[in-house]
Amino acid sequence: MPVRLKDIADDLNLSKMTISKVLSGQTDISAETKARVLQRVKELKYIPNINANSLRTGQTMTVGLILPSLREVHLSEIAEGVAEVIRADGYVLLVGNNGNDPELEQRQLEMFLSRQVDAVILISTQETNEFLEQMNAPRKTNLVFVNRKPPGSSEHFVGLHEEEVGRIACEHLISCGCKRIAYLRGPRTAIGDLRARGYRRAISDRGLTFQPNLVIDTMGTGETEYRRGFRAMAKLLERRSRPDGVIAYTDSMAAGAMDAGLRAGVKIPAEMLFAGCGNDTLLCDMRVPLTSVDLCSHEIGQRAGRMALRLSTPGKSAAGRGSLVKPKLVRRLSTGL
Amino acid sequence: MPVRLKDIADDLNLSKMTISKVLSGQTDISAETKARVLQRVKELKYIPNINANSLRTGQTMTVGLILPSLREVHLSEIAEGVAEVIRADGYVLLVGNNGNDPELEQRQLEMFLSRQVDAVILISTQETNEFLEQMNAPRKTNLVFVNRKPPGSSEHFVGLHEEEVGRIACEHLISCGCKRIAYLRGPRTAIGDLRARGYRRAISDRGLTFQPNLVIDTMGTGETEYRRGFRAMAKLLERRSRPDGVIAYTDSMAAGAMDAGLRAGVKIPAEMLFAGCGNDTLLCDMRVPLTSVDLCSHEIGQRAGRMALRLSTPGKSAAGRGSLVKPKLVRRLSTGL
DNA sequence: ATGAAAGCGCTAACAT
DNA sequence: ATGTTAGCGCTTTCAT
Repeated sequence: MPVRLKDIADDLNLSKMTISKVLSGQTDISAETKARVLQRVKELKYIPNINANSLRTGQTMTVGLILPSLREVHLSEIAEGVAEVIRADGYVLLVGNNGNDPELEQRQLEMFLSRQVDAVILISTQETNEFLEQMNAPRKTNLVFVNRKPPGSSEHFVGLHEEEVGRIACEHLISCGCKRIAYLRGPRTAIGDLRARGYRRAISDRGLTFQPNLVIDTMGTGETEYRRGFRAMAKLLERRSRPDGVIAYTDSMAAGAMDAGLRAGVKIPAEMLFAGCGNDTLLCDMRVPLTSVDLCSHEIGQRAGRMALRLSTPGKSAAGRGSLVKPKLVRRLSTGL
Repeated sequence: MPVRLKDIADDLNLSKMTISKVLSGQTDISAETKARVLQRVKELKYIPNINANSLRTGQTMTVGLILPSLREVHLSEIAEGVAEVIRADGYVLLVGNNGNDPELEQRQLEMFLSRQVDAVILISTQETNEFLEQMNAPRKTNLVFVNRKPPGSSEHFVGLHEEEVGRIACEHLISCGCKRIAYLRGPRTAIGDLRARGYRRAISDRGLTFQPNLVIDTMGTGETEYRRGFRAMAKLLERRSRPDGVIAYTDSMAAGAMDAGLRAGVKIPAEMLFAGCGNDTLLCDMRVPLTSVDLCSHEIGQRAGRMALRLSTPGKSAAGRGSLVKPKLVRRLSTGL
C-alpha cells in the first residue's frame, strides 16, 4: 500500500504534523528538518491522499460531467474543454455517459454525488429532467447545465446561440449573392427550430422573401444524415427553378447534398453555394472544402468548466448565471473561398 | 450540506450503527426499525459518502483513464467501452487527457493516484514512459496499458492485433480478384509498420508478388489525411499500369483516394476496389460506401475496463496479462457489395 | 435487537 | 520548533 504521512514521520522520528507542515509550506519549521523531510518525501515517492483531506474539508477537487455519449465530436470536444480548464486548477474530471437514458442519467448523478463531487456539469438531451428537481434540491447550486436551459430556469448554464447558427450561415450566403437559399432543416427540437428561425430571420432581414418550399424536412427516414442530405438535394435539383445556395443542419447532410449536386454536374461554387454546421474537420476538408458554422464546442466546454470551478469555490458561489456562446462562420471554397 | 448517517440517526433516535446496518442489509434489525429507517432515508434523500468508506477500505470504486485526446473517435470509443463496463460494477471513471505530452501524462497520473484510484488505464502514445518505472513502482500492478505494450513487458495490456488489420484488408481484396493492390501506408511507427507487414504477408501468402512501388508513403507533408490520400491516388493513376485495388491506412485517406479515382472517371467497384481502416460511420457511408477494417475500439475499451476491474478486486489480482483484439472487416460497396 | 469504540489519512487549533 | 487532540463519515468488532 501507498506511503502515508505517518510512514515518513516514523522514518524520521518526527510527528505527522511536522511532515504535514513542511508539505503545506508552513514556516515554523527549521530549515534542516524541512530539508530532511523533503528529501525523504521524494525518496519514498509520497503522494498525499486527497480523499482523506476531502473528508475533512468537504472539497474533493472533483468535477463530474454527464453527457449522452463521447462518440459525438461535438460532445467529446466539450469534454476536452472542461478537462482542460479544471485540470489547470488541480481538479479532476469524472465522466459518465448515458445514451440518452434518463434513468442512467440519474444513476450517474447519484454515483457522482456519493463521491462528493464539487460540481456537476450536465449535458442532458432530455427535454425535461424532473428527477433533478426532487433529488438534488439541496445542492442544486452546483449544477451547470450545458446546451439546454433547464425548466427551473434560474440555473447556471452554458449554451450555444442556436438561432445565430442559422442566421450567420444564411447571412453569409446572402452576402455572397444568393437569392434562393434552400435549408435542409434538422429535427423538430428546440435547437432544430431555433436554427431554422435564424435562417428565416436572415432572409427577411436582408429583404428576401421567405419561401417555405425551400425549407426541406429530411427527418423521419432511418437513413444516415449523409443519405438524407443526398436525397433531399437530388429532389431539389429536379425542380424547375433550382436554389443558388444550400444550408444544411449538419456537415454530414451538407456533404450529402454537395455530392448530389456534384453528381448532377452542378459547379460549386460557381453555380451553387453550400454551407454546413459543425465545422467537422474530417468532413469539411473533403471534395469541395465546405464552409461551415463552428459550434464552438471547445469554448462551451471551457466556459462550463470555469463555471463549475467558480461554483466549487466557497466564496464565489453566486456568480454569473448564464452564458451564450456565439457560433463562428468558417469560410471555405464551397462559398467562394 | 448533504445528509449524513448521523442526521438520520438523530432524527429517529437511533444510533448511526443501526442505520448503517439497515442500509447494508444486516439481518439483526427489527422489521419495524428497518422500515422506519428506510422510509426516512428516502425522505431525506440520503446518499452515502463513498469517500468516507474509501478511507477505511482503501477501495475508491474509481478507475482512471489517461489518453491523448477525446477528439479522436478511436479513443473516445475506447473511453465509452471502459465507462460502460465499470459503471455496471458501480465504478466511476476519471478521465484525463494529455495532448501527447509526457509531463502532463505524469501529472495526470499523480493526480489520479492522489485520489486513490483503484486502477489506471493508460493509453499512451509515447514510445517510452520511463517515469512509470520509477514513480509507480509500488502499485504497478494496477496499471492497464492499451494499444502499446510497455517496455517492462510483464504488464497488463489490451491491444489491437495491428498486423491483422493490414492482412485482413489485403486478403479481402485478393479474394475479390485483385492482382495489383496498392497500399497507402501510415506513419513509420510500430503500428504503421505492423499494418504494412500484414499487407505484405497477405500478398505473399496468396502467391502474389510483392511490388514495393505499390506501397505509397504519404506522410511528411502537412496536409490532411484526405488530401494526402487524394494526391497519392492521383499520382498512382498517372502510371502506365494502374492498381486494381487500394488499401489506405485510414478511412480519411481512403476517402481521398476514392475521390481522386472517381474524379478520374474510375468505376468503383467495377474497375477498382477500395478499403480503409477505422470503419468510421461518418466516412464509410459516403459516396461509394467504403469497405473498412473495424478497429474494435469499443471492444478494446470494454476489455481494458474488465481488466481494470479484475485488478481492483483484491482476490483476483494475478489474472490474465495480455489481450489482443482481432479487427473485423466490414464489407461495403467499394469492394463489390 | 441495538449501540460504543476505534480507526482509515489528514490537518486546524491549540499546547509545549 | 515540534507535538497532541480531535474530528471529517463511515463500518468492523465487540459489548450490552
